[in-house]
Amino acid sequence: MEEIKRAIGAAAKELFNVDVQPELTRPDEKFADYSTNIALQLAKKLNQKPHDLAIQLSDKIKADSILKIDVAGPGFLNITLHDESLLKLLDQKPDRPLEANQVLVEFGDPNPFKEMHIGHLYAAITGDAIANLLASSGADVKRLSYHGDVGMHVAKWLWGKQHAGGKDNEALGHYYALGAKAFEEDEQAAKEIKDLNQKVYAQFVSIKDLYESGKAQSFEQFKSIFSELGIIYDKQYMESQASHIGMDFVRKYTGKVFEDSQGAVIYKGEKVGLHTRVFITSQGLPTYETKDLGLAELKNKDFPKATQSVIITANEQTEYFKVMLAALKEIDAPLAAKTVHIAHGFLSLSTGKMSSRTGDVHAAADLLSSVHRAVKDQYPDSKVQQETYLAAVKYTFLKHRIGGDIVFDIKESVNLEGNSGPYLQYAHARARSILSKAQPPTKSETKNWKLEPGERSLVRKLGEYPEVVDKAVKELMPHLVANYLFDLAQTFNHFYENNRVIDDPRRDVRLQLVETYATTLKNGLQLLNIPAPEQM
RNA sequence: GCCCGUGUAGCUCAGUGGAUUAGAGCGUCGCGCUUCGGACGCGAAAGUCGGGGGUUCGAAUCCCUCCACGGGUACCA
Repeated sequence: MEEIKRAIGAAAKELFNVDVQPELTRPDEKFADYSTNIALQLAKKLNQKPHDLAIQLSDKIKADSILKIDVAGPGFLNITLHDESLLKLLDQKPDRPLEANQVLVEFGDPNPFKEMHIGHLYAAITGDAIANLLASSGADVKRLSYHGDVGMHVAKWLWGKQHAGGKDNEALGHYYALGAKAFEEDEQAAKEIKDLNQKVYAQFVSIKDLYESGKAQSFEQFKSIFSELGIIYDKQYMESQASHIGMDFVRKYTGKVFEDSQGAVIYKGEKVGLHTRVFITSQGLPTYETKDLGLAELKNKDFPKATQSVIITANEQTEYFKVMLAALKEIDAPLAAKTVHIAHGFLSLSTGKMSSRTGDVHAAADLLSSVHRAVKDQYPDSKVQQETYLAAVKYTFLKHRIGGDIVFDIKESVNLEGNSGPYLQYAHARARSILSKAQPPTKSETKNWKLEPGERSLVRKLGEYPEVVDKAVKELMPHLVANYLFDLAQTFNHFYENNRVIDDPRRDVRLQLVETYATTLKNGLQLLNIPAPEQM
């Protein structure tokens, strides 16, 4: 691919004395292997007809891997490779542009004292996949989580627990919901909750036992869910840690970056086209923004060599993050510059509410168990129900582009026909089954293979893998990998339908293709942290 | 009000400047077929790419405007 780009560049230089950065795209298979619109781009610059330029270029571009170049449409160059060159692409590995870089990825931050909900689940799975992508490109990735163990939600939970009327065996979210409701509807309760919040920050002994038990219970829950998902964090941060550092920051820069207003300390975002936010309340307590400044500094101290810090949250925090980062920029510009905020959309269930025990949110644990049950019902004899259900959940999240709202349909997620995680797992297991039945192929020199049409389609698709991963890494978009794997599986199924493998004269060639296919599928699923069992 | 995001087949979503028919899965209708694991393959119907205007050789993709929905908008996170 680089060879072709160079050849195009050289031809353009020689013919028109211009320097170009040609882009190669993958056109529809029936046109060619690669395509470039370089002639169309040059047309304006050189003030000539694009079609004429394309013809001149097609005669001039020379590279060993190119079989032929066609001029098509208004001036596209469609490039077809020799079979052996196409096969060579199978040996290519994704780039490792982040080799020797340390990258921090913070994601999935559920708050203690509240139920971990499906939004956290989505963020955790997406964040984990992004971390995997970064790691695959050579980075030393640190997975971080951050938890709100202080703040109003804690006070609401404490109040709820104290006013539960003896019912103290409910799920965590129940008490939070009780407190949150009282806060809205009852002025007296609201006042009491605010007082409790003061006590939380000041670590009052009177609430210590209750506080600690709630916190411990929360983290047990998180631990069990993350372990179920196979997500391992390198470090957990608490808001209570970040809060002091943040307060010091804000106090130090009040008058310069921040200003006093109505008893609170604020940042005037209007000066950079944003809006004003409170950093320290009139009660003298830090808000989320101040704690986040503290967190940024904490991370910076722990990982001073990190070249990038990625934070994944729900998009309701998008505007908030802009303001926080604008303030950070005034305090520590380099630190702000390496921070990237990625926002995901809102997650809803096609079936509506599943549980009332948590008030108005969908508990992460409920979704997991619903999908698990659906898999058990559908495949009672399967030995890999655990793997299948994880694939169903994860793939449903990961096949969507990050940013938009998504609707989770449990039935569709476990529907093993169609674009689902289990479909891909089955595709993998089926390929492995063929390989295990056949004697290993006699390895032949791949460059001597002459491909038949069905084989060529499969090889062409397989060769796209490194390009897809490179793009997914560059744009931090795991869905590119997910969608590619589905395409690949479909291409293989089509091939498999029309071409025998075992008991065929072309057995050796085809077995090697099946092997490459199965491995590619497995590697791709691994990037998404989705298991690929050998049998199902 | 202002700021940000979203709007693509009945449903769920890819595609975000490029081409001859705008793609996929599910659903619907039809065909192959019990195979090297059918958790399969093939085909059909189905779309004014939210509306309107503009830029461009070329727009679902860029710009303007309007509409709908979601989020944010000073002491929640």
